Amino acid sequence: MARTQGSRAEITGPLIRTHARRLFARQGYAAVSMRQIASAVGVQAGALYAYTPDKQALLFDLLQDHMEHLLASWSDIPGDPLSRLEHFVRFHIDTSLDHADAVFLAYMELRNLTPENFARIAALRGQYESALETILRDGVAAGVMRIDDLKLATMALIAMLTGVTNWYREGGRLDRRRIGDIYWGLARGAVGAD
Amino acid sequence: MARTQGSRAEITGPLIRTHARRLFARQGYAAVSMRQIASAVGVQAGALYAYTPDKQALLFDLLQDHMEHLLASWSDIPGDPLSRLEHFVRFHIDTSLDHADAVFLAYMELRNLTPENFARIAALRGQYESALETILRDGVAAGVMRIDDLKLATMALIAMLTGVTNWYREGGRLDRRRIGDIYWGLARGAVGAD
DNA sequence: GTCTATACCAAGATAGAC
DNA sequence: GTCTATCTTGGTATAGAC
Repeated sequence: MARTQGSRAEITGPLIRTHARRLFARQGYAAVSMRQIASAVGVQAGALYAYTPDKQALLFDLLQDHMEHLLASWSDIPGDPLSRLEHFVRFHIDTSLDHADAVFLAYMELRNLTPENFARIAALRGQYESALETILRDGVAAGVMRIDDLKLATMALIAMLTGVTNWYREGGRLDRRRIGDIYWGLARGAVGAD
Repeated sequence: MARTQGSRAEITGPLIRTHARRLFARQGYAAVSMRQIASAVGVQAGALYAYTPDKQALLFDLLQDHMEHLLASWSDIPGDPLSRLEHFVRFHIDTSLDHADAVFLAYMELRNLTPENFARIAALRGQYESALETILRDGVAAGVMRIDDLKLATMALIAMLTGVTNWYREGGRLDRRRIGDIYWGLARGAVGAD
């Protein structure tokens, strides 16, 4: 980044968010300095403050945008509960891989939010979890799933699916479709649908 | 902590480790200062350096001790693969709840280790994962489990079980035995053992 | 909008007295 | 082994020029 002066507001804003997201995810919010983000973007540290009032707001905005995007992207489908669960499983895995940095942030850096900011993100996450819980409840009611405890099954499935971000590497042994197949098999079994 | 002078090596060492573990788990390694740890222990920051050469070594020792304790505590049992899997599930959940801070650290703060330290902890974790993988392989060979992909099933189960630390609270709705029952049901289904 | 320069503070770590 | 005091570095954030 050899540039020394000039205005590029239309691209600097998104760049700051992208690099901050990546750095926060890889090293942790507290371990990343504003100088480091600025350096990745190609501006001086002071310039960041034209886009965010402070570092905390930057983190919160990233998390909030991710959760809102997640909720806006999700839509249940009509049909039987098992098809709807399969749809959720594939959606969650695809999203987790497409937005791996944001997903990782959203459940690792909640502790670095102020209490008010934490409460707002937690509420959004609760909404998302209840989307899955609803499917499981319907599955039990329809007699196509056997589940001892709805809340735990919901948390367990989400933890299992999100775990894909721990080992997935682009260009690895398995493609995404195949990964979805495998996890769907695990999830279907876990809810007693075999 | 009103004490101003004096030697208490026999208790200060363990106290430093306990408080560092708790603080690192709650706020993240990078967000915790040596002064903060010292304050929790009741000594001045300089005194910590009689016990650890630096902050990085303190983190590494906590992770290494946890992984070694985990591996030393685990022992497979003789018997059929399903009983062995049930034993693993209950062991993993009990351990995760007994040592919640260390478990959380061990998979969240790896990124704050130097490359050499990271490699050593990752190797220990690989050993632990292969304990589960062996059980699953035996279960498939014995025809009592149906698993599409051994590696993924191993990672998925561990992620699901470890997730218990995300929501468990002492004195909550469910006791540990019941939690173990529920997760065992989920795991048994996931490996196609119903 | 971005730069350079800097104020201000807290971090990790060390030295030497007790 | 612990304290007090301090060195040095690097952090967040701001001011004012361009």
